[in-house]
Amino acid sequence: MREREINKPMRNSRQRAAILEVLKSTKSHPTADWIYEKVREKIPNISLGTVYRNLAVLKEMGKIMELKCGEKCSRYDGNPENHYHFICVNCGQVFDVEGVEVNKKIDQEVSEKNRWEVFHHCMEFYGLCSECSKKNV
Amino acid sequence: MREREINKPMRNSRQRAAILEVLKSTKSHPTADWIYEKVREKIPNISLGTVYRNLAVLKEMGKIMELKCGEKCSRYDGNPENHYHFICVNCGQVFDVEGVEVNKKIDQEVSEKNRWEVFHHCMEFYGLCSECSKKNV
DNA sequence: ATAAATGCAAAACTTTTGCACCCGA
DNA sequence: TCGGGTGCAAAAGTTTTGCATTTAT
Repeated sequence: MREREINKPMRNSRQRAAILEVLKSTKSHPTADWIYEKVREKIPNISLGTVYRNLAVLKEMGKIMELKCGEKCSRYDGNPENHYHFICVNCGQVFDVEGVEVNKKIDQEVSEKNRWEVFHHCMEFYGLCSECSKKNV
Repeated sequence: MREREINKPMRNSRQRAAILEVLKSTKSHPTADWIYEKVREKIPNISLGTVYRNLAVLKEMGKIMELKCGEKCSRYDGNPENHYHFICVNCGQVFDVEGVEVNKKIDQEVSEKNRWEVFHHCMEFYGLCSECSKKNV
């Protein structure tokens, strides 16, 4: 993974703005390809490479999160605040978990008991979303 | 993801046994390719496709776990008991978290507050392992 | 004997990258 | 103008799959 040079000046392109806008305007944790298709409605000749490059930059800027839970391809979350996710094992949809606070103390607990320097943690819940649950899958 | 047919009879192959043995004999959460190289020491002409196929079967049998945290490729864990993982963001090594109990009640809590049917959860901690921490990365 | 499992190679998929050109500051 | 960003296409890397053959039961 190549790191961005420190203090490298950064320009704003319509492509980057459009990608961020798409990501901010959905709660669906889309894949890079979905974002690509969505942005193409505005910028028809944008390339998938540009989408990937910008997702990497936006992630590095801390404006978005990359989720790599379960599936083959990454999903992106326009909300960079730490929060937990729920993945439906039937339909594959990803949801934000509501009503459960992020446990901030646990990082320190893990640090102390294992001699590591813990920065943060992720938690993903797996099960059936309400729709799939109704269908008795 | 194609599902295994229910009640489909299953045979034991040396390949499958060797793969499971390699996975049980390490704590290193290896990738499919690492497992492939390791099994080749015993069965030189085993194919990578067979490794992938068997990892999928073993996972479905509940004998191993697949980890998809952070990296591009999956890692496999010979311990199917639910436990948490720590990933070093510098060297990429994956460790089991010791001394922190798996929170079993939280699944029910998330279920109730979000109307989902939660089966289980994963938690991954990110930071520097003791070696990388020493190096002042 | 039967069909599950394998080895091999090709294919599928996601993601990255080299390069010439474009465009924002 | 300067070099960051883009589009395009090729490449890289992981995982899956089709098919003929092997092998466990």
